[in-house]
Amino acid sequence: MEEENKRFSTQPLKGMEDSYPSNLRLDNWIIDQIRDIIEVYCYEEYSGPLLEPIEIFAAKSSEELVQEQAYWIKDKRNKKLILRPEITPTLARMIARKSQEFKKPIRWYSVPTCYRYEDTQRGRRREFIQFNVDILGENSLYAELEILNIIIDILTSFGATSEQFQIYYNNRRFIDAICDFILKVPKNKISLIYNLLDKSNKLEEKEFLETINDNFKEEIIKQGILILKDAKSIQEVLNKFNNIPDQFLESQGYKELSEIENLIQDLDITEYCSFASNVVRGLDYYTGTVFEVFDTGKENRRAIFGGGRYDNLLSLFSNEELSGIGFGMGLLMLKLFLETYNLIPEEIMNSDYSDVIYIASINIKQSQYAHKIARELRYEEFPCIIDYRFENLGNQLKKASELGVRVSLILGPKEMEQNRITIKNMVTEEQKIVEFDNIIDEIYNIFDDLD
RNA sequence: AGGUGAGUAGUGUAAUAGUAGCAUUGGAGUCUGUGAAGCUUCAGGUGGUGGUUCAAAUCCUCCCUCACCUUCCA
Repeated sequence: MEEENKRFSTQPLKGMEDSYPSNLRLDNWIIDQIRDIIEVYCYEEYSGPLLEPIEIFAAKSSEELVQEQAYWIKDKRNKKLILRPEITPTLARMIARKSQEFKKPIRWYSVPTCYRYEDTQRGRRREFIQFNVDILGENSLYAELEILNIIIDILTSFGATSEQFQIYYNNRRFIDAICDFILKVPKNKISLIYNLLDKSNKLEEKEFLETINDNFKEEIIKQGILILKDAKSIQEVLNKFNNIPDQFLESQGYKELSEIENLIQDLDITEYCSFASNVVRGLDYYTGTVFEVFDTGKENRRAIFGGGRYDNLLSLFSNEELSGIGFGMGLLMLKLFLETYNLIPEEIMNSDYSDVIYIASINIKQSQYAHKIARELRYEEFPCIIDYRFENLGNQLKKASELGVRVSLILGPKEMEQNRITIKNMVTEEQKIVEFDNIIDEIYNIFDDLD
C-alpha cells in the first residue's frame, strides 16, 4: 500500500568518529594544553591544504602509504589528488616555496587532521589528528635536546611521570657505523638490520633467532644483532664488541650518539630518556637521531609516538639542503595513554553552566527587555541564555537548575516598569531587585560570594 | 589481509521461537511571579539483506559496524 521511507544509517564511516561536544571538549582541552607548551618554546603554527597532488607523497613516503593506504580523488579535470596521510610533505613544500624568507632555525608546529585507509584497531583510525612539531635548519644536537624537552614538558604537564613514559633514543648513523666498521655488513643488507632490530621486541625469542638465521650466515653479524638488541647503554654495546677499530670511534654516528648522551646528562633529564638500539623507526627518510616514546606500563608496553632527524627535507622541491628534527604525535594514542593513568580530570567531561546567567521572564511582554539585558551581559562577556518560553516561571527556573546555572535573572511587569531586574542566587536561593545599571556589579558580587 | 568476540530506545539492561518490557536520559505538563523531590504524559528500539517457520530479537546465510589480536605501517 504505502512505501516505507528508507532511512540512512546514522553511523559515521568506518574509522571515522563524530565528535560530540563532550568528546570535543576533551580533545580541545588536550590540544590547548599542548599548544601552551609548544608556544613557550616559540613554535608557530602552520597549516596547509587537506588535498595535495599525489606525487609529493608518492615520491617521498613509502610506496604502501600511497598505493594502499591513501584516500584519493580525481578532480573535474581528472587530476589525481590525495587526502593527506601525513603533513610532512606539505611542510616541505611550504618551506621550499619560500625557504629564503624564513629566519633559521624554523620552529613550526601543526595540528592536522590526516587520513589513511587502513584497518582500524586500538589507537588507529582512518581519520586522525596528529600533532607535528619540527625544528628546521638547526644542525646542532641542541635541536634534539629541545625536542626531547618539549616532549617531556608536554607529558609531565598532564601529570605523567618517568615511571609511566620513557623516551627511547638511538641514532641511525650509529647503527650504520656498527654495521660498517665492526660487523662488516654488506651495504645492501643494512636496511635488513634495521628491520630486524625494529622487530626484535615484537617477536618471540625463538622466532627472532630463526629470522636472524634465515637472513645472515656470518656468526659475527648474528651475535652483533643480539648484542644490539639487548644493550641498555652505549657503553654496554662497546664493552661487548671486541676489537673496535678507531674508524668506528671516529664515526659521526658514534660521536653524535655519545654527545647526545652527555647532553641528556648535563640537562638532568636522564630519568626520562634511555638509549635503545632497537628503536630505528620505519620511515626511510630518518637519517640521524631517532626516538620513540613508550608507555612503560607492564601490561601494555607500547609506543605512543616518535620522531627523528631527517636530512634533505626539501629534496623533492629544490636543491637546498635543510635538516630538521621533529615528531608526530597522534592525539588518539595520547588520549589512550592519559586514560590509562587517569590523567584526565573528570570535570572536563561534563558541560559547565556554572558561569551562565539564565534569564527567565513572566510573560511574552518582557521579550524585548530580556533581549536588552542579554545584550548588555554579553557585551560584558557574560554567557547568558534567554528562556524563550516567556511563561510559567517555575518551569524556567527548573531548567536553569537542571543545567547547573548559579545565577538567574527574573523579569516581570514590575521589574520592566521600573527598569529593574530580580537577580537570584540559585545556590543560596536569595534574591533581590536591583537597578538595571547595577546588574553587572550584582552578578560579580554573587560569583565572588560563591567562589 | 587473517583471527576472536559483540551488536535490543540516546545510555544501561530484560525477553532463547509465541504481547519487545524495565530503568535512566530527552520533551511537555503538574506549577500563568519562583527551581532540584514526587506525580502525569509524550517520544524513542531488535544494525541490514535474504532464508527456515503458523510465528524470529531469538535459528541459518551473507553484508555492515564496533572492540580486541595478528599482519602491515606511523
